[in-house]
Amino acid sequence: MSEEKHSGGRPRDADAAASIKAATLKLVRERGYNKVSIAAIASAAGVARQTLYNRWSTKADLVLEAVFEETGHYADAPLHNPNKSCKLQLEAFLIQVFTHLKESGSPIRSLIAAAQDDPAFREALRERFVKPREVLVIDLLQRAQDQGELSRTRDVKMLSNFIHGAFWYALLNGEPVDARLARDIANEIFVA
Amino acid sequence: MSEEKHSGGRPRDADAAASIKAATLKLVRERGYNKVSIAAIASAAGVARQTLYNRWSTKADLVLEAVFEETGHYADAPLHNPNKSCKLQLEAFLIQVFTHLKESGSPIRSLIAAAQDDPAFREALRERFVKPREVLVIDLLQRAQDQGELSRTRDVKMLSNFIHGAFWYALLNGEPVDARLARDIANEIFVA
DNA sequence: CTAGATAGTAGACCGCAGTCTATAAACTTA
DNA sequence: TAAGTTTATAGACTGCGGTCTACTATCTAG
Repeated sequence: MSEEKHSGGRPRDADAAASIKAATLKLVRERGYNKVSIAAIASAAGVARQTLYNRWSTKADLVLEAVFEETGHYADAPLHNPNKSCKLQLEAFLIQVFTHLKESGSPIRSLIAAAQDDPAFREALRERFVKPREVLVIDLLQRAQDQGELSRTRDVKMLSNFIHGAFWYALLNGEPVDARLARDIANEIFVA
Repeated sequence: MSEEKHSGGRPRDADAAASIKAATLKLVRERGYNKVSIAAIASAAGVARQTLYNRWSTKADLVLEAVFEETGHYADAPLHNPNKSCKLQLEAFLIQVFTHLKESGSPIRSLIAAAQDDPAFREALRERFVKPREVLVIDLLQRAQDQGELSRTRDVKMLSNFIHGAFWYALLNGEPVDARLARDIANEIFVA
């Protein structure tokens, strides 16, 4: 499954991808997406620029993979805890997502920016970042409806859009994305 | 007020700004933000590139001004109509905003993208595009509370974030931003 | 061992946003 | 008129993302 056919030809350097991703993550976190050049990443990883383009077609693709290598990881822990109310589970989930954003929010904003002029990359970002979180939130809201914590009259898909939209809006407008926002969102979604 | 001091020196070409903005709007709508170069705009406007940079410091600044020259214009008509419910007023307002987006949504997405790596421009975009619409929506929701159409327990600032976040989220993720979305948002905000 | 295929490297190349310089043009003040 | 100031223009320049080419290295199939 992870083995490509490779019927002849020089094999890819086994370590290159890992060292490129490591250099990318390090440099992007230190200096920011736009202040890191592909040349600097290749140099730090000890490879030629073309080696990098053999594996990722754009800078955005590379940074996406470097930043989200461990994902789901940031999008599944605190769900489905039957001891807490769904409202508190939502708040905990958002706090977890926002904690991740504290570390990676800046490159993620740059990735959202890059997606605006590259439909293929927008789809990749959607698969990697957007959809997994939508699924978790929608599932949580449906459980809340099943347990009577949320009215059946509410449109869970639109509520999910409200939730994600609210933090995207804050993120992209440079407003704080923190525990307070998580609490305010959860309170307003589960308003009596 | 509109007169600068101008104590000596060659005066600015009075027509240059207008023709640059006209060329910008035309080319950006025809080809898209990233496929139009500053050189092409300057050439179409019949000026040197530097003349353009004498008036706007970045491409994003120029496009912002070209796209929003007539604003408020897109952010004030249907509000405050006492014959319609606040819910319908919100829906009408959103339809109007989304109609504008049908024409200018692509450059606006590019402007939001450009704002992610330029704090000064993010502030400019906020003043020109974000805040005016927030003010209108918050005002409408407060009127709804005054008239009893919306519960006093709701947090109008967060509801405004939900509303704007929902269409930013749809816009930036390439989902349709249309009359249906306007109706679904209004319905969910004013859910019984 | 040979032929073919694929990968790595170095470096040229393109188009772009944005900066800078030199020169000419158009104004104000003395 | 002369000096000083600001603008317009043309064009060189930098750094970037991304492409392309020429050459070398390493694999598989026969």
